[in-house]
Amino acid sequence: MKMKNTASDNLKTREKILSAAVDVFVKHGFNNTTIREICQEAGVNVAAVNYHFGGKDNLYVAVCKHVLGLSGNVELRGFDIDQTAPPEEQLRLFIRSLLFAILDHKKPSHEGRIMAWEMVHPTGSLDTIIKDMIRPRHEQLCAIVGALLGPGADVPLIKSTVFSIVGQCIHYRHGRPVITQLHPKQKYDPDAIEKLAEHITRFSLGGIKALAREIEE
Amino acid sequence: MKMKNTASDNLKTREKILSAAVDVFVKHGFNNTTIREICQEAGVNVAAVNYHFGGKDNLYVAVCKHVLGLSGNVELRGFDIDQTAPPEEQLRLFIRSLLFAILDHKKPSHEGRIMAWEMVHPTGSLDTIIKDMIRPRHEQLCAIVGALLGPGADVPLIKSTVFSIVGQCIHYRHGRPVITQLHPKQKYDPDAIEKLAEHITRFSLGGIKALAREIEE
Amino acid sequence: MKMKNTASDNLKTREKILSAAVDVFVKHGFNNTTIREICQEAGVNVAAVNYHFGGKDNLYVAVCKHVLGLSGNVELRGFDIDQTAPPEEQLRLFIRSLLFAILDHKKPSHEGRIMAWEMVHPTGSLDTIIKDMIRPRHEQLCAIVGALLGPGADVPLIKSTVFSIVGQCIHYRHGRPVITQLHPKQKYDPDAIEKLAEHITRFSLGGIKALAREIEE
Amino acid sequence: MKMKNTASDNLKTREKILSAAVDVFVKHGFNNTTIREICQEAGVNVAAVNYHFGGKDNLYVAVCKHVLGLSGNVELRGFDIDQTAPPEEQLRLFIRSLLFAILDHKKPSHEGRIMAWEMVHPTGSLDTIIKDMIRPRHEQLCAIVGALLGPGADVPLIKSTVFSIVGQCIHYRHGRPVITQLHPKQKYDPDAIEKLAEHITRFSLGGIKALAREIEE
DNA sequence: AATGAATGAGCCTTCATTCAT
DNA sequence: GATGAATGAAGGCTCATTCAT
Repeated sequence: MKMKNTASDNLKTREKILSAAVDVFVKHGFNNTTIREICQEAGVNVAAVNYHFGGKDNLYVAVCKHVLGLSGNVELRGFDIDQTAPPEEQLRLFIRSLLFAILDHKKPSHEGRIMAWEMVHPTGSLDTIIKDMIRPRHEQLCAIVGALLGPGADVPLIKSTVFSIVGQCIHYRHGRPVITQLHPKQKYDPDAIEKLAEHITRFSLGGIKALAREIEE
Repeated sequence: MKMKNTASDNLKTREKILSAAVDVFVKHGFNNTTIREICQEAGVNVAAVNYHFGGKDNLYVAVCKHVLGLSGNVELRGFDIDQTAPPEEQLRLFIRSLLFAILDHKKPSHEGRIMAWEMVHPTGSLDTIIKDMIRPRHEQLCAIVGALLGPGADVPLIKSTVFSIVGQCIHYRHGRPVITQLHPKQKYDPDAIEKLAEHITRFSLGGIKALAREIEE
Repeated sequence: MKMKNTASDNLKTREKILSAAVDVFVKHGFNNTTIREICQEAGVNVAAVNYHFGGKDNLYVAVCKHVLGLSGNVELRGFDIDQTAPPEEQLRLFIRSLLFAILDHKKPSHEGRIMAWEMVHPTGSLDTIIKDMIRPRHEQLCAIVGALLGPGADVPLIKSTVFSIVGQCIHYRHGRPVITQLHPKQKYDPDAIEKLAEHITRFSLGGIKALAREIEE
Repeated sequence: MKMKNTASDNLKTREKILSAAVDVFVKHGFNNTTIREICQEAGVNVAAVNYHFGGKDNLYVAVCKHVLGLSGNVELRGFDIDQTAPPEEQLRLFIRSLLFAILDHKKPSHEGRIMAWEMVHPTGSLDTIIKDMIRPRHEQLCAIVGALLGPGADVPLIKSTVFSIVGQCIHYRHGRPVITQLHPKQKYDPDAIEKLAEHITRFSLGGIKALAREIEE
């Protein structure tokens, strides 16, 4: 009565769930996601999630790992930035990369979205994962900012400055509903993101330079 | 069997609910809050919420209004800043006020927390309230930034700059769990907040000045 | 702070509830009526019902008594029909009276509606009331039918015939939603009811005559 | 702790619910039925109703369809009456069939009961079902009555007459509690129903003949 | 006499999970 | 490996009633 699943179906139930789960978790966050919606989108039975992943919590962990590329394959050592470029240019590239990662120019980068959710309601059991994802980029930016601030800058100052830069970027994701109200013309297409990146870069370079001058004095 | 209600109990069921609701909503957000938890914390019957507020949704609205001080009394025209001060000083005061409002120096100011929740999953029915709370401060900061950037600055530039400033501040609330991982020494007591405010102010003034110079050229 | 109720308000809270209760019970039946709706329509507090009547059940009993005129005053010996008229005419008048009572020519006669509700889901504690209301009319119609059928008719035959007549009438209340679907042109204004009465009378007289002939043979 | 389900249990949860639902809905009507009572009687979990039927409303629809035999199979073109018989005989058979359908000779035919409930508080979403069930029989009776009244009868007259006939029958269901009070000896076993059918047939034929005579004149 | 406030029981529904095949 | 069926625990809400004034 029931056809034997083909290899492409059979071996991929797990992947189908994972793929659907990424979409749904990214869209609704952990708490507001139901296992049923995921399974429906994946076209599989509700019980499959528990069978393959052992529950909603574990599925979420798997989704995070998957999305962060920690599923086994890629290296995730921060953005791909030419380290021989001058630090100003590196900062520009970092900001640009972060914004694009976070703001969905087309479809991809669920990464930023999951990150955003985790920031607001951390699932707790995921601290390590979060750290693994974010810390490399944090260190990367610390290096760039350190170079720009000069040797007189101590670690707390560097970190505060890094947070200032990251905060500007992240705000366009977290605060999007509010920004939409306050500045309806703000777009998020690739061109608009480029302009955003340029603005944040200029603003941040100005800020960094000012801090650097204060250190010297 | 039932004790005569004391004055502090009496007439205050509504307030007890409201107070408990603030705590719980702030802690868990709207979706993950149960009216049962609220009522248990308030020591009242579950049905009391519906009696006094007409349902979970309305209770949330009431909590927002309460927390925003829109419950009828106070003026909400932005932070209380001396408008005769030089704009640099006004900026410093604004940032300081925003950080304190957002970061809980002692107990109070659930305001920022609710704001944060709303930003991440807006309840929709509250757009107006959110706007009423945020817009005045937004306008206030726009004026300050406008003065600092000079007459050559157009509105989009001003707004982008405002978002850069606000983003830095807000990040310390939204990104707190992450920041705690990356910079464990970061504290949030009044002194630490003062230092944070000082840093963000310097950074931002540097950024603004850089932008202003670019305009002139 | 609160004005002293005027006599017309004061002495009439009970009546206001009763009046509102009649409307609401008639509209929704016992089970689907809420005490709140009644009190809202009456403009009184919910607790008033329990105070004045001791609960929903008792209020319903009171409503029935009120509606049936058993509240102390009127005589309820069946419809007001000229007993000197020929039985054919008496039958015509009875049917006409019943239809008007049951079908709301303008506003009044909640009586029929309550009767209808009771027939479908009897509240149990009200058997006697129902009987008191219905039996007199039943006896009245039995007499008329007995006269028409002639002395050869036994009681069961008379009763069956009475039920046949009453059933035709009642159907226009109970079956109204269905009738509306099957015969959308059917109206219920006084003229239409007159015609209905005429039809049922003719039909029933025909039926009775046929039965009478069978008895004779 | 949990017994292996027997074949009669297994695969039949849906049927058990349906069966219990028929009983309970028939007994209490839609509004006063709780899915808890149904599930308790069926010996299943409350959630099973939602799983199998998707909610109370849909369960009710399913019950109606089930009870009306519309569950997919049978033809429902009215009662099974020999159309070659003389119309008087057809009328007799129709009335007999309707009474048996409505009055439960032994257990079955919840049909009439559900119909009765629908007439008094229609669930609205069921208009079509109601129509599908009732209309065919209505048309069937219209044809019979039309033949008896002769070619001079217009549609409104036919329908009124049909309602007169149906009303007599239905009264024995709707008005049963009242009838029981007024005529305690009335029984509802098959024999009694046969006699009832005979009486209503004679009465109605008498009525129809009278109407037919009036048309001719 | 009358009321606003408060209560506890109960209802329908949803959800993550487990069971039996 | 995979699934349809079934479960129990909440969750938000409504209601008739009672409490204290």
